[in-house]
Amino acid sequence: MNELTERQKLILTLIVHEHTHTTQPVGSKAMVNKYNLRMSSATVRNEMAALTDLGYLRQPHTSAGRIPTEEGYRIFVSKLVRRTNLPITTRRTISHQFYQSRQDLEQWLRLAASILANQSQAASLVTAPHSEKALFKHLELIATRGRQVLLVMALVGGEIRQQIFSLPEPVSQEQLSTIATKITNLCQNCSADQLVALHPQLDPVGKEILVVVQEEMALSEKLITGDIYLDGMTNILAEPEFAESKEARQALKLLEERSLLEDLLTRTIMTSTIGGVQVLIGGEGTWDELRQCSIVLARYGSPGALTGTLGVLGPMRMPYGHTISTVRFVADVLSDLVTETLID
Amino acid sequence: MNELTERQKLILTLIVHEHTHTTQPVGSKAMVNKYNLRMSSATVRNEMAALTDLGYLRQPHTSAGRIPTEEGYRIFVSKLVRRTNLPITTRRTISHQFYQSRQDLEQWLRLAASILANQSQAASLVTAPHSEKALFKHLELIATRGRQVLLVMALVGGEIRQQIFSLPEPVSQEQLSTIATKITNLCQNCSADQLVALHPQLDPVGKEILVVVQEEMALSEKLITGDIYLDGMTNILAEPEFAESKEARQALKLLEERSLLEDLLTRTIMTSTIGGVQVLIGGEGTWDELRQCSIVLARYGSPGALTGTLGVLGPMRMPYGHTISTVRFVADVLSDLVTETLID
DNA sequence: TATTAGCACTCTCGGTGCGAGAGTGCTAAT
DNA sequence: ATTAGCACTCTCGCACCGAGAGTGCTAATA
Repeated sequence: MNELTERQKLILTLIVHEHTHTTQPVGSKAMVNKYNLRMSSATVRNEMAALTDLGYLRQPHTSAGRIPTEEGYRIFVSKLVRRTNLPITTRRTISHQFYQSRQDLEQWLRLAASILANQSQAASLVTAPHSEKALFKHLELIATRGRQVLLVMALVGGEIRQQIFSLPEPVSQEQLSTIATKITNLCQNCSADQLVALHPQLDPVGKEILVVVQEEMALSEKLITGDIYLDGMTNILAEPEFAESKEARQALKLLEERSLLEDLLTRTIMTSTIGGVQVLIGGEGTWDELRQCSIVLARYGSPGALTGTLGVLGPMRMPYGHTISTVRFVADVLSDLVTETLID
Repeated sequence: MNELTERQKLILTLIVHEHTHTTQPVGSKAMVNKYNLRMSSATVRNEMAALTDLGYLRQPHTSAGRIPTEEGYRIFVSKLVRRTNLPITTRRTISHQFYQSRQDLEQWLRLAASILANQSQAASLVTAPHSEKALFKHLELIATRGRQVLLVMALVGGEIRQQIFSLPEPVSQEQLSTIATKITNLCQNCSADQLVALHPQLDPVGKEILVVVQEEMALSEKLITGDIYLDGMTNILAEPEFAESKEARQALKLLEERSLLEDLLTRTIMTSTIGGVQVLIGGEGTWDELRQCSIVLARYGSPGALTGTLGVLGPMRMPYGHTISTVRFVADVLSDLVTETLID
């Protein structure tokens, strides 16, 4: 695999580069001209043939130029792409947008999705961050009409969960407040399992409520709990490979169907660490909808406390260098913001 | 305008019906055959010519069949479409899905979007309901790291707002709780403006907090505050008029860009009442992105308390009867649910 | 007077044929 | 090991043609 000669690497790199720009298969002669290569087109042709045999290039049809295969892109991303940094002015613009916006997680996530989409001219997604382990912090109960109670709970890390439920019979706001305070004091930093041990110390109403608390905490431990912010879906409709919307449909379905998306994120992102960027090329044999697409993902947040996932979905023919730096940078900025406003 | 003869109405109706099914221009002869009309194709041709002069039909090119114009659809929707009811089994299936799901507003809204999308095979949107006038109900303050405070506030109606902010100096949880209780008692059912009058009764920290409360209440009065749930965007990519994704892009951009969407909803929905269904055909001259689309919208919720908007966006060639009934029905179900769990 | 049969005309659509252009693979020369 | 040269292949755009579907108009009909 790694037995590519320097010249082969150069040619593969150039083909990837050229093809991402032109969308067209790239031919030997045109390439020699455009990049002033110090070899003849015949030489390039020979190398191309070799790279084709290795499975890194292919021809849409006999006597057309070459385009990279999935494998080709994969080796390009893993070995050949230069780790570019975003230009300082771009970085500043992005940071600026975050810091001048209201201090509000939702805004930030929306903004992150929007920036990713615009910078990469592709579709983007950002999941709300949440803690892998739900730890209780604060409970509030608000009486409403009749037996209905509005439960608002804060978890360590700052996640807020709310739920409406009914008690067997009406309870006054005072009583509710007392119970809430008691549970708040009793359960500080408890995980969902630890709550069970506290049942005996509570009256019947308290027990009832504790069950709801437990349910909510359990729910919050699912990998993707909260909202998912999407943006830039129309960007990928602009790409020529998706000119016929049939193709685009598949890709967008993945973003639209939450279950598919959750599956994708769960399976891929677990292996990744904060700061690392993962690139999925062409569905990796698993996701048929992505046969023509690539995904660039990163985790962000405060490891151990609040973490989320963000990334970009675009055509396989994608400026990987730029996209990867963008995703990394936005993840870093968002990590800082989340960490700064972390609640413990 | 209303001078259409019965026969003209019949023909217009049939053309709309046929065209929504076949996507093709419909010709006189084919129509006579298919519907066993008791007149000759020549007669139909004459009537078609008349309807074309009136602006209700047009030909894609000379010597092609006719298709309805925007005006044609408009008159069809306002005068000719039969108010069909959803079949009882469908209605039951839909209700069932709502009532068996967890009692959780977010789930309901997501479900509503999903049902609308599937039933109409088009794109759907549902905005979270909120009160036109924000009235204070309950405040909770939770101390976090350093000077940061997590503010959780409930409004009358059950809307929850949260915000993190910093106080000039650290304040203990006890103090915060005291302040929260005080403000909660003091401000019951107050609107944002009324809060100003209460400033004198509070200590400096309390004032600081009251300002944040006010800000949040003001924010919550914007027409579209919360989330917008979208679904079925891939459905419209399946429609033949959007086979070339360039067309689809415009329509989807409207859904993706929140500002456009808010503008659209603000301008159209204000005039509508709960239970009424509004139909926007072909952008109505105002929204260029919608030239090929129609939108069916309804308000839902509990008038005066919590209200939201839901609807469907699809190609202009749309089964209006079915779509309108679906939108109406889902709006009704959701209204019931919201009203039942209303908090006051 | 309203309807209809008949006819000439128009326009799209699918299929076919052709030439230009771009690219390849192979062989022989450097 | 590289390259020049050449024969070959395949796509793409364009023009052309005939079938099919539909129209508008006129004259005949009930």
